[in-house]
Amino acid sequence: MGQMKFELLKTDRATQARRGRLHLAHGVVETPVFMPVGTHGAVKAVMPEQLVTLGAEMILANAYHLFVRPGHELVRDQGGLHRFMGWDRPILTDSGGYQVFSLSDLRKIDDDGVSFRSHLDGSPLYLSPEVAIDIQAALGSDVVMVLDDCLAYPATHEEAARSMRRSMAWAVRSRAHFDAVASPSQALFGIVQGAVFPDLRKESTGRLLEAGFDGYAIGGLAVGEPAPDMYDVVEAQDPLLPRDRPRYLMGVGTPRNLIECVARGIDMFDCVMPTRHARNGWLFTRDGHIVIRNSRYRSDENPIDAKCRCPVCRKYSRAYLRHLSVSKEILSSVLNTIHNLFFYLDTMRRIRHFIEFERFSELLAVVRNSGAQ
RNA sequence: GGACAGGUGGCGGAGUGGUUAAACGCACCAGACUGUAAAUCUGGCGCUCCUUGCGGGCUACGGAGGUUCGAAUCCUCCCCUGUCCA
Repeated sequence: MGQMKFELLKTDRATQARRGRLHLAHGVVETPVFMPVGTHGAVKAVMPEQLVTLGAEMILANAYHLFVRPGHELVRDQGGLHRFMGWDRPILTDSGGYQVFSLSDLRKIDDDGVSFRSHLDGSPLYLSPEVAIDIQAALGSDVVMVLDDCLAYPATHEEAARSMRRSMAWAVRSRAHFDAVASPSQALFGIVQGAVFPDLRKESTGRLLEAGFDGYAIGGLAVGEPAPDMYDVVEAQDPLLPRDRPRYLMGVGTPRNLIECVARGIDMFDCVMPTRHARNGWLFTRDGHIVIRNSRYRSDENPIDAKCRCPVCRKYSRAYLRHLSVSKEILSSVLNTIHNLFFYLDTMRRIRHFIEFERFSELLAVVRNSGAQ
């Protein structure tokens, strides 16, 4: 295993919530953490400098997308992804496993790997556990994810078992290849699969623990299953995973999801929701969301959220933001993204704070009673 | 004054006798989005009624009248707009 260190600073008494600190090649990350998504080596609509201001400590980029364009070797030759994109804090790269799911019309999968048709020009591409590691080694990310098969929901037990076992075989290959080619400063995370079936999740976890990883991700969730099912899977995961390793719930989720899953022992999250929703005019507030382009905000002089201390809420009115959104001004995406990311990152700050002061249950209760998503 | 061209739903613009409440685009209204093929996509968009259905009624293609079983589409007159000629 690599040199990554994870300090468990505090564990909540009433819940499984954990307060930790992740030491990575490009810095220290306070957990629980939310990682904004920067698929193509850019968190859409915001500069890295702005991300730092908002409190982002770590971001996610995507190996598949950077492999297709501009190519991982080019990124390596440009000094690695951090230098290339001007972000000197930690980066986690997703392997392309999610694209196995989201680009399902364009791929063919077998035990060896995944054949894709490029979503850009249709040209043939090939991704295997080894290739995914090679790409991420070239990118130089702090945390490398194994290639997995992210299954669509719903799936039968049989389908889920077959897919999970394939993912686990891939995880073992990833482990071996990573040890051969990656930098010691990089960390490797395995991904638990098994859909919503407890026995498969358990088997998957066991297989990963055998191989041994720096951290453990929970994959294949938030793909359409009801939220309570997702919570059940996460909750069942807690006693199976080692306490001294970070747990990462991939692709989740809503602000409510984050708190509920922190309560179930999750340390790391990523999700496109704050950034994509921002561009589509959906803004988070403590009282629920608003769709800023709606006509009801035409002449609303209030900020998005009166309680929010983000740079957008300090200065701009809903009426102006609605105008930008309706007019499709680029600034609309910028300001909305700043607000939503601040909301998410601030939510994580509050979560960490409340865990530290042994008041996490209070925060959880407030959120559960608020009707927030 | 004359010669052409043309007046279609909020706008632009198809449609030249029937399945046209009228293509398509824009605007407008609402919704979706969870390890980003997403600054994307979907739906609605005359009025009205109800037992909400590929439902009923009404109004609608400049105005008035006419032909026809049936007219945005054909005819007559009128009004208006654009271009050109005097």
